[in-house]
Amino acid sequence: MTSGNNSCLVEKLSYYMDLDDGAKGHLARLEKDQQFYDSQHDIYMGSSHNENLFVVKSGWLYSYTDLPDGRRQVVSLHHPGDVIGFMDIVFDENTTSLRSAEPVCLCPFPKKSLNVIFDETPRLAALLFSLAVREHAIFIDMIRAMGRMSARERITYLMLNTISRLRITNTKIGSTFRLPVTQTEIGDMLGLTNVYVNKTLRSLEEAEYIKRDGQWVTLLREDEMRKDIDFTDRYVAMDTSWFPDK
Amino acid sequence: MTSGNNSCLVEKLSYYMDLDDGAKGHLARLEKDQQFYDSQHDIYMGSSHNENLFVVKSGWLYSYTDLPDGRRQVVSLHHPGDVIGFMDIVFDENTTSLRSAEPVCLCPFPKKSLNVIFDETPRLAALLFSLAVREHAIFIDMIRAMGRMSARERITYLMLNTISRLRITNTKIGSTFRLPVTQTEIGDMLGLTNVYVNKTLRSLEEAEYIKRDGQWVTLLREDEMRKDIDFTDRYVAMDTSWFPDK
DNA sequence: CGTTTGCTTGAAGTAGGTCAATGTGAGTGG
DNA sequence: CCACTCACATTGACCTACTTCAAGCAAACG
Repeated sequence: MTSGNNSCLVEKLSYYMDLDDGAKGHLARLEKDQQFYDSQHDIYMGSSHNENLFVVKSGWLYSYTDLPDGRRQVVSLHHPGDVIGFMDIVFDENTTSLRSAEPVCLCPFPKKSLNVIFDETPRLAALLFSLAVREHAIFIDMIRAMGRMSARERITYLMLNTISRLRITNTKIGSTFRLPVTQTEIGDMLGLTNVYVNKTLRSLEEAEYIKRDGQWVTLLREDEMRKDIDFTDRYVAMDTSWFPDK
Repeated sequence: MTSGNNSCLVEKLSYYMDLDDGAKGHLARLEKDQQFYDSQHDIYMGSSHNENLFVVKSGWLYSYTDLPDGRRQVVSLHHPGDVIGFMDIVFDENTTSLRSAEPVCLCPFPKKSLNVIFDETPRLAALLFSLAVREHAIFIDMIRAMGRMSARERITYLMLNTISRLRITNTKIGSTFRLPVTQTEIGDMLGLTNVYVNKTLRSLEEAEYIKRDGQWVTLLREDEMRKDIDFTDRYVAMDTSWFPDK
């Protein structure tokens, strides 16, 4: 997966912009060892102190928060290629907990080294900022979904958002993808119960919007689904025209 | 409100860090005329093109999105001192619409000029990034509230978040504040109907958690309210230790 | 003053939650 | 290769937090 330069982060960011050797060097030097975790392992907990951010090499994870009485809200899903935690540089405590949804491999980087980026490579700072903004837009979509959509529409949203995300790194994905999360976890993402997630999934299947086979999901009428919830794909190319030159 | 340097943005950012004259100059030069709008006026619409960001001089506004069938979700509230729209630099189209909740005064700045900041003042870039991250944390809290909290808890969250925000710029605010939004707008923020917002507000009042008088709200048992929903104040001082020196 | 906008209140309906039981496939130990 | 377990999916019966609809009321406003 790491070709030549041997850094996850460099590979990830190179996808969006050309990096000169200086920037690459900066970043590559930050990388620490790889870490492997089982499924359902808490990598870090909310309101704990954590010095690293992570690039996902393989496997899915999610960030979540708990309410005092045990209710849980999953805030975001992380896929291979994602950078996790660089929104948390500002606070000394994590705002969410991080858990693996299946066996994963992560590359940790020390957060503090990020100031090097802001200091010496404004162009890279602008890129990080842009990635943050994209996540911001997705949160807005999520709030829209949770505030004003029915269970069926929310699940439709989750499917569309997930497949759009996967298409960044795999353009040939077609309409079938693997969704390695339990129905309880889907409920915790969308503010529903596992029971009702199940009933809604089956109703979507019966209405032939989707097909399911174990962890695999196929969207049978994606265009219609998009229209139903007025879906906007946030993963299309970013506007980098305003970036500094260097 | 603008003292000496005559720029809203400079004043706003100076609150968080010292700016040298170069940076101040950069920013001040960007400022265009002030604009005044009535209550319930749409300043810009989602998926339209918009070249400006705004600093709020006076009045409250909110960002929102609509669903095709007319359902509406209010995404964030903007208060005097807020910078609106600098998350939208990355996309060419606005992700949300902006509307005044009462008569307002805004200072527009051209978005494109932001690259000057990333280019020449990394420290300022880091500050903007930090403000973005704070908004990010608030969105996470919002998703947690919308996904897993009852109507009463959501309204409690809104009250606590609002008064915490107001305390940044007015430390002597006590436990009473003005909430210049209708109950329908509160519902559109929290994913509820105006009817149920009303019933919940009255129930909170009857239980003596809050007192209401027109637009004015008093929190009678703020500590208890905070504990009830495990509230975290995101507006306490930011960690600026990792910022670049210049 | 008449109109509009927002607040209040009650009655009736429903989307989704809760509780509880059963099914099922992957792993695991013997 | 079988029995046991455990985590998840599935299903049904019942319940409730919210919505919808509808009507009255009060303050602001042209």
